[in-house]
Amino acid sequence: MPVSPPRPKGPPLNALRAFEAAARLGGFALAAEELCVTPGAVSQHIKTLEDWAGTPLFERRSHGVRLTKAGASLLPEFTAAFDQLGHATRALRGVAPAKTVQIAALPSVAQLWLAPRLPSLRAVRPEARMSVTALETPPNLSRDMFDLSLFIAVPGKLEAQHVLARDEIFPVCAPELARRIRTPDDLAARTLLVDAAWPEDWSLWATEAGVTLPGDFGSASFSLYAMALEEARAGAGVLMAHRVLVQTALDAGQLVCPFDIVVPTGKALVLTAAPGAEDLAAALLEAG
Amino acid sequence: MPVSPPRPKGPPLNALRAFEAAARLGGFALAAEELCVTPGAVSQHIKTLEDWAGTPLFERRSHGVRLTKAGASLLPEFTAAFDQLGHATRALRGVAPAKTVQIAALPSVAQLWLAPRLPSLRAVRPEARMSVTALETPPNLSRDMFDLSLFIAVPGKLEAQHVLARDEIFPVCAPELARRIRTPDDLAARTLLVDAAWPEDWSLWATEAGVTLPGDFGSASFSLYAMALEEARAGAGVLMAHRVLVQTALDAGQLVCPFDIVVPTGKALVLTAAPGAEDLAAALLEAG
DNA sequence: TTTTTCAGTTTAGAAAAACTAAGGCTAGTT
DNA sequence: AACTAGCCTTAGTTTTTCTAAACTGAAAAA
Repeated sequence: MPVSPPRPKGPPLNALRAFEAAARLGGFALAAEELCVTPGAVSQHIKTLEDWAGTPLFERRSHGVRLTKAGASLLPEFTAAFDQLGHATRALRGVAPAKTVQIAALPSVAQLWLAPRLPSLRAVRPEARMSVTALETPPNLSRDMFDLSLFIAVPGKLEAQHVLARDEIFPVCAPELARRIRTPDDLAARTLLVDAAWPEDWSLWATEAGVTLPGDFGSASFSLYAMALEEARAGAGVLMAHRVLVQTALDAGQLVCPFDIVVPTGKALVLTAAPGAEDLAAALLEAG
Repeated sequence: MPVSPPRPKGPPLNALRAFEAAARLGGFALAAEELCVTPGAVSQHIKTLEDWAGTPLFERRSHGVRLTKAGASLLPEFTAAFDQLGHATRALRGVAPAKTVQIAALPSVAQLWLAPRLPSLRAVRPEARMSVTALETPPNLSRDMFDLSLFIAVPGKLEAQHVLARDEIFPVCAPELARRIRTPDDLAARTLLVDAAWPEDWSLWATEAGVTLPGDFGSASFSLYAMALEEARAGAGVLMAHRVLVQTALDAGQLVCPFDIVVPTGKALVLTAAPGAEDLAAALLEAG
């Protein structure tokens, strides 16, 4: 019977965004991280949407969720829509001269690689404030309003992505400690320093170098790479170094390589620039 | 100085939607109507966005707002983004068999033209409930989740838009009253009924017909066309009829045309179908 | 002129939405 | 069997959004 009810309401935009993120990233927890909320919030958004649509979008399994067929068929369109929205939003941000340059970087990269190069960025945008946000995983530049992203990761094929240096690892230590280390076997007696974010570094290096290490390598783990580096500089042990992070200390003679066994990790220091921030990227490329 | 602040926050999605609507429709009040909120809410959204962007998007003038250059340059991208989002949302709505058919129509059209044809729609979707929403202005089908839209308007060039009938107007009255009306001059002594939504009908008709009417025509104005029609049927006066709305009453002999002066308004009864509702539109076209 | 009208603004308060925290569940893993 | 990872649920809180109503200021009408 024809009644005259309230206008049919569309679904909440935030729920759509949560769905898109969860579907694209393949999990509520990852989506929650991208959106800076708790997984519970994402779960509720998805439920709201499923209720609105009257159909499940995810299949709940014990370890994570899987998109249903319906959900999977919807993802591309939503991703395209939010990409376009992000693009428009960036344009909006660009109409006024941005007063802050937003940079996302791995904590270690921010502190050890980026910090000494900030002056060259400042030269490009003298008016702007610099804001560096430390993140464990690279942000999605079409969603988050960062200008630059700087991570050690496997290089992709994206436009606007520059490989600044291949990622190479090798042991380093203070010069006086190096005198007592001649061969990899001498490492057995030493404290091996490692970053909590890269617990595999020592075993990767050992495998590639054909060296056998004592069972409990990585005996001292730091959640901040700079702290591990400080320990190494103080002579407390041997650090598995990433070249881009220790180059400054090597140049200054504070750290040395006890042996010349350098292993590439397959990753690289990757710089990605958002539209409108190409000049900043160029400055960093030029600064070497 | 490199600090590590919270992630840069994007603008609220709802504010973006408000901007897009206000910019596209050329006013906060119109945007408010489309979004089903008060103009104050839109005003606040726009302000939020202007604060975020650090630049004005609208130029405030005494009679309405005008887009700034910046605002105008952003509109196309936002419109495209929200169109795509609307498209995706519609796809989402389509994954489950819609249990309600949502129809938007002019109140008079809903009651007088659509009501007798609802059975033919019901035949196409026996499972679905029918929901008819009366609106003064046609909804934006890429935003609002209506399936069909049925209005008397100037036909556009859009796909998916069908002209069901040209809009023609002419006076009608009850048969017994018609006996006392021979020429347009006889109208001077009669109550002229008119719908509040079309106050121009009588003067338009008079102009086209080359007739001079007494000063205060439209002496009885009704906000519901059906009510005006009921008055005419009861012999209370002469109604300016739109053919599509009175055809049933003419066929039944309840109303007659005292003279054969029919004026086209340039508008038409226009049916627009959303993607996925083409079958419903076809049923209405077939039903005549 | 003066008055009216139009369209947006501004506020406080109210309503709704979104978020968090904490505990629970289930199926692989150790 | 205990552990773990990942999502779910619920209650309660915080944040956002909305409304109502009075206000502003300029154009149009009287």
